[in-house]
Parts: sequence; structure tokens; C-alpha cells
Amino acid sequence: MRTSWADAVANADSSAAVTSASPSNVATVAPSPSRGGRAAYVPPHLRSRQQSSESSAATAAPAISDAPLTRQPPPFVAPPAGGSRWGSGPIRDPSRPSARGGSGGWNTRGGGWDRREREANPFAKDDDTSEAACDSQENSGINFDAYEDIPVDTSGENVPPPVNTFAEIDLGDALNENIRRCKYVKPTPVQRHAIPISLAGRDLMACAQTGSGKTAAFCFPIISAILRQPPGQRQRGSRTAFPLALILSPTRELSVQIHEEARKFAFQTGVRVVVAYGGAPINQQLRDLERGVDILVATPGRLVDLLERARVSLQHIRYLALDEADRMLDMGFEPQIRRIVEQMDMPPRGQRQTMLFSATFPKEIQGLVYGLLVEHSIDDQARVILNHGPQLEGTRLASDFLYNYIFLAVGRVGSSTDLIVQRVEFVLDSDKRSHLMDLLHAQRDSGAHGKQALTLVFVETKRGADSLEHWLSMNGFPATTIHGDRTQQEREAALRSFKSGATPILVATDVAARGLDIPHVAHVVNFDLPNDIDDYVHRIGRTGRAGKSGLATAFFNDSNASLARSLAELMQESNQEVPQWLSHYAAARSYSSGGGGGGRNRRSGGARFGGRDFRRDSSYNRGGGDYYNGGSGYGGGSTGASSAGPGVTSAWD
DNA sequence: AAAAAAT
Repeated sequence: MRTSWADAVANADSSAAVTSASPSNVATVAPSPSRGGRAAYVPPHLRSRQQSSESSAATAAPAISDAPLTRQPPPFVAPPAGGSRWGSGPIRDPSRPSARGGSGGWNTRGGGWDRREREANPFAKDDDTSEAACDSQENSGINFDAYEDIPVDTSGENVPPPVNTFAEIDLGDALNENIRRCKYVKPTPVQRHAIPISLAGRDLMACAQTGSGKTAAFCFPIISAILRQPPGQRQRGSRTAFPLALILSPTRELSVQIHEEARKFAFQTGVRVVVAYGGAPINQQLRDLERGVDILVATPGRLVDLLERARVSLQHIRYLALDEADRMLDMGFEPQIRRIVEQMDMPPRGQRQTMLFSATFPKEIQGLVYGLLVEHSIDDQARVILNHGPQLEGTRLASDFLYNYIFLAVGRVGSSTDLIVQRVEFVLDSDKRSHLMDLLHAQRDSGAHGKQALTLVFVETKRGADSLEHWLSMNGFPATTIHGDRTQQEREAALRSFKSGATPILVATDVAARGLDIPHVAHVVNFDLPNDIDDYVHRIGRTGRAGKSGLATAFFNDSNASLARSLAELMQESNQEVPQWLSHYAAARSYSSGGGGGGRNRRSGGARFGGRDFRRDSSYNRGGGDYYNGGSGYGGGSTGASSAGPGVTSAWD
């Protein structure tokens, strides 16, 4: 008790006016917000502060009314010449200490004595590694040919047209310079469409294939918009940070990665990006926040902690981005996300701009729930029904968070690219290890210089990851592992070691399935297949990135029978060779899991795909009785929705 | 049944 974080806060705060910080106080349950009156809601941790005349809450309010949030792009306000942070220059902006680099330990010292240090160059890391040339080539060498003829589906009111070049969009000089530094020559398809939509101030639900540049698609417009409409005066001495943008992601490593990218995009713009995630000492993160934050990248748990400590307030949030949005709104995360988005002090939808991004978007999460298609405009009415339906507890509606949004699908949602060669092999559990060994041997023999190409091996359990890693290491294959039972230091060290090639085999649970951009992964092995085809899509998407090719091998046996049908269909759609035995499995399964049959796996069959905006579904107008009508699999997702028909193949199919 | 996410 003595060493609880609450005590630590109390001890650390020299101010006499510190909020009472007993655990019971912070654990206060927020009153349930009424839908209309959210603006008046003051979270418990801010209430006592309002009495102080210099209170953060009190000074914060005018800043918002000075810069009313609008649905239109604000008038352009040029950033102060020469400089940043609205007048003071980048030199004064204390940088993050040069990051936890190769040392492997936490950088807890922080560098408080070095406050005038120049903003650390986020591009420096690229340049001082031997792989710099390689990386540069890679960035400039994005295989845009692979991006030709992609079916693109947009819907919603007044969809802004796509752009063909970055130059067409006025992102501002500083951002353009960073785009040049990143060696991005032209926007990827998702960027071409999403950036103008976002710059127009519209909410967005965007689906695009793995490795197609989603991070930049939501970061560029956020940074650009912040530059155009800088925040009002910052209160000095406040211990509460008021970020303007919040980017949430489902894993810590993904947050770290988004932060690293966002720092590059925001370099010397004066826009400050901070990351906060669990498993790491909170003190450095608190210091970073205290120095000021415009864009906060976070995992949900740590953010809730920071909100409870009143070290972060969401009152000034203008932009909210959920990366891997379907995952964020899935069962495990949804309550936390709802709490952050709906029950703290974030402006409600319509008063902020919200963007959801993912490579997969099950219709359930788009908003099709148990046959009821719910659009936000009729939402309140429908919600009454939903909330009173006994089986409808825990419904997840992405549209809860969106206002008059635009739906964007680049490529067929949830499909994989045929740049990835997918193989499925029937392997009994007892044979998996030796089979993996065979693959690794063959790979090593055929590889250049007898070196092991980077191979990412997915297993089902954390224990299984450890034991396979141990076995591989014992058998002469340098391997490491990443999973949720390892310390955060170990996790990050494992990722570094894998990226550098020191341990060219990484055994991972699903913690590494989504979003991680690891260059040069040649081979993804699904040692244990996931139960959910969407997870499969994300896993194999760790290879074949930026238009490059890759290989994915899956070990299939009886225990994966429930995946057979969706796997076979996915492979067929991606122009992969489907083994006959797999088709048999698929056929044998289809009577029980397909159509309107079992429904045990809510993602089975046609309901999985959000290849199109559910608002356009014809059943939307039929009152929602026949919701399994798309159950014939992929057909439901392609009924004239794409600019290319269902039979048309492309690199993005 | 498992994984992830706060301490």
C-alpha cells in the first residue's frame, strides 16, 4: 500500500494543492454519461481542481472555445516562420532522450539536465545502421506496380476525390520535407484516398491490406491539421497533459512503432509526439507528457492509468485514430475503449474527428449485429432495441464512435495479397517440430551465404512459444520469442534481435500478429493455426510488405478443421493453390459452420467480411430479418461494391 | 481455449 502508485504520485507532487490521491479516490466510478450532456461532464479526478483559480480544467475550457471544432477544415494559419511550437523554435523543444537504443535497458535517467538538447533526429537511426542503404532502397522502392488495379470502394456523403501525388495536397512545407526524408515518392492507394477524406475533416472507417501504409495515412492529416490550427496558449506548470490527437493500438510494440513513425513525420514541425504503454516504467512517460504532447500514442491500459492519475486529459482531443480498429473493438478491448472514448472527458463524436483503420473489418464490428444494421442516425432508436435484447449484450458498433463517416475499402477487405505465396501442409502435432526443422534447413541451404532468412513462427500459446524457442535453440537454430508472459524489456529485445538478424527466427504468439512492420521477413510459419481467419490474415501480413513478395506456410491438422472453409476460400480468392484435402475439409465443415447454421463462431462464413460499407447492404432496408443472406462466403462482400467485380483479380485481391 | 492490455 505504501508503495502504491497513488502514494508515489502524492510523494512526487511537490504542490500542496495536489488532489487527494488515495486509491479509493481514484477508483471512483464515473457516473454514466448521458448521451446529450457529455460536454458538462467533469470526471472525478478533475472536480477538485476546478476550485483552484489556475486549475487546469478552468484554463482548458477557453482554449477549446477559442478554437471551435468544426466539421470543415479550418482556415489555413501558417505556422510561425522559422519555427515551431508556435513561436519558440525546435531548439527549445526538449526532445525525447535518444530512445532506448541498443543498450537493452530502460533509459530511466531521462536527460533532465539536457533540456536544451536539439530535437533528436528520428531519421538518424536509419542512417547509422549498415542496413541504411537497404532501408532507403526499400522505401523509395515500394513496388507500386503491385498496387495497380486495386478495387477501391468508398461510400458515404460527399466523398472527397483521391489524389495522385503528395504535392496535390497542401500538407505544409515541414511535412513535405519529412515525406521527402522518408523517401516516399508517391502516396500508396490507401493514402491517396484516406488523406483527402481526413483533411476534409470527415470521419473515416478505412480498410486496407497489411503493409500498405496505413500509419502515414492517419498521421499526415493529423499533423497537418495541427499545424494549420495550433492550440491556444499552453498552461504552464500544469501536470495534466492535453493532447490534441490520440492514437490507440492493441499492443505495446505497435504503439512504439507508430510513435517512431509519427516522430519522423512530425520532425521539426513543432508537433510533439509521445508514447505511453504498459510494462515500461511510467516515470519517463510522465516526464515526456509533462514537456508537452500534441499527439499521444498509447495502449489502452496505460492510458486509463494516466487518465485516472489526471496526468492526461482528453478534453482537447480533436483527432482520434484507432489502429487495428476491429481488434480494438473486439471483446477483450471493447469495454476499455468505450471507457476511454465515451466515459472520460473526450469530446463526443461529431466534435472530434475519428478514424478507424484495419486490414480486416468484420461486419459485426462495422455495425451489423445479430441482423440489425444500425446506422448512427437511427442509432439511438435502434439502441433501445439492442440494449434490451438479452442476447445483445456486448454489442460492438464501430459506428458508435463515428459521425457521418466515409467508408473506404482498398482491396478486398480481409483478403490477403497474392504477393504472399500461401502454402498449407497437413502436419500432425507430433510431427510439427521436425517438419519445421526441415523447412528451416531447406531455407538455410537455399539462402544466400547459408544465412537464415528471417522467419516468423506463430504458435498458439505463450508456453508453446517458450518451449519451441528452446527446442530450436538447442538444435542449432538461433531463435527468440515474443509473448505476453515476457517482460517488456525482453519483448523489445527479442524484436530488436530478430530485426537485426542476430536471432533470425522469432517464435511469437498473436501479440506479434498485427501491425508490426518488420522488414525482410521472408517466411511466416503458422506452426499452430489461429481459430480466426482474420488473425491468419494479419499474421501472414507480416511478410510481403510494401508490395514485396513473401511466403507463408501453415501446419494444418484435424484440430484446425473449423478454419478449413474460410482458409480455403481465402486462398482461392488470393489465387493460391488449394490442396484437395483442404477442400474436402472445407466441404465437410460447411454444413455445420456455414450459412445460418451454427453461428457459434461469430466470424464464420460470409458475415466475416466487411468488403463493403454495411450501410449499403440491401438488407439494411429490409428491417434486418435476413442477415445471413451473405453467407455464401465471399460473394456477400463483393456484390458490385468494388470497382472491380468479384472475378477480377489483382495484387490486392 | 488463448492472447492482449495497468500495477
